[in-house]
Amino acid sequence: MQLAVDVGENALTERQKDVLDAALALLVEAGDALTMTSVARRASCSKESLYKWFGDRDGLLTATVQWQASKVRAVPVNPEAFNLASLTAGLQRFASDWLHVLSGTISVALNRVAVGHAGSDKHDLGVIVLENGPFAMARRLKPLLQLGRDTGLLHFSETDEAFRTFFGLVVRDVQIRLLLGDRLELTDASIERDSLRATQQFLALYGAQTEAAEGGH
Amino acid sequence: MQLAVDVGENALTERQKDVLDAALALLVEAGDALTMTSVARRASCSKESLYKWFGDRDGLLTATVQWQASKVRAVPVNPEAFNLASLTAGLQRFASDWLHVLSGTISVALNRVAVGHAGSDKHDLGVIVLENGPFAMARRLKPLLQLGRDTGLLHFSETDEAFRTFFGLVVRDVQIRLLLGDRLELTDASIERDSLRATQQFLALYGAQTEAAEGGH
DNA sequence: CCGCTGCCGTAACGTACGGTACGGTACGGC
DNA sequence: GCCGTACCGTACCGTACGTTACGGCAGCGG
Repeated sequence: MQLAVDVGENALTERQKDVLDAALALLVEAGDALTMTSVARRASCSKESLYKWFGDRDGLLTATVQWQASKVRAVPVNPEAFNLASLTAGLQRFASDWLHVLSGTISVALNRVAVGHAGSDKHDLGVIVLENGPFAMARRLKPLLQLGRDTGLLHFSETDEAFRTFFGLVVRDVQIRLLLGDRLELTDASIERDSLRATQQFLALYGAQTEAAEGGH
Repeated sequence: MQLAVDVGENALTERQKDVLDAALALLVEAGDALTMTSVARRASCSKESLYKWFGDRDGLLTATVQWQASKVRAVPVNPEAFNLASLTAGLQRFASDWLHVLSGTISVALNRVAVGHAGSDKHDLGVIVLENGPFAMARRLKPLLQLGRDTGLLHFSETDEAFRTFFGLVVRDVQIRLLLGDRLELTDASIERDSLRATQQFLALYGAQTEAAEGGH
């Protein structure tokens, strides 16, 4: 036993984390065609160790997905001085972060394998990605939305409905097109622009006193 | 040779269409775990015929996806008397149709295999699904949007931006959650409700004379 | 120095499945 | 009746890959 991080129930040694990083890289390169042999070779470890640590191929994939998920936590957004400007900034920053993650090669690769395995799996990868993707996004965004409502800046009855509308305005067809292999280059500039547009559209729909121009320009 | 339908370059006999329907059913049941043997058994045909007709496994999958795509064409929406009511009805009907298709087991299954194969394929399934999914939706919806703009009912500069916003408002997180295996029951009633909400939100953002709270323009 | 543990590297096994070959049958043309 | 065509069913082949087994080495406590 060496230094280990606490990931829920799991504890990973540094060596194991290196192996999972290698698996991640291979997942990005080869997708679900990743083989145990290729992981062992890339990580310079024996297959015996892979099976000892992760049980089987499914366990390795599950651990890999969870390992990646454990990297992207945090980013709390709760300033004390709360007004329309900070709400707007928070929403836009959130949208920008999300689009950056979504369009990253790792996210695309993990979502692909999870979608491919969904429905006929024991360690359902889909549930894990769901939990660390859309659901995590909802958990992180909802406090901001509710704060906006409590301070009278936003109007909605169901927080979940408001969140899902924001999700739609931000993600639109980007994710499904990326997953289906569409070449869709998202530059930092276009992401900033889309985040701003989505935020203003959201405020036009749910904001209390929006004198801003509705509609993208 | 028997009766054949014209599907682009392809011509399928009735027998072959039956085989592809069997493949579709198996794709829904087993996903990408579908085997050539299982298709042959389900369709009561020989593997030899499968390979003769479709070349290889990839060819069979491609033909299956295209066969399904060829079924869901049509549904033109161009009434002559065009006003806000017919625009609203057209948008809502469009949203409702799309949500019904998206949430169907066949759509989910096909999108799953296409996503799984995207990026590392020769007959890229992803492109085909993309072409018959989001892109087909755009081609069908854009004339309606442009008609709305030409008649002064809608305001936007880029048709594509307007379409993608509508897409986001309609689909939201539904598709990705379904693909990832989330149990998400969409009843006819909830689809109608969501279609109406999405349409009204879209009109609030892009409609010309929204007497709603925001007083832009 | 000895034995134990943990691990690497590789060889070996079993199996599932893509792809092919072949025998048997129905049918339509001559 | 005879042939060619199209097809079914099944047996077969080759291979890729998940999984297991084993030999060797390095570090470490005694």
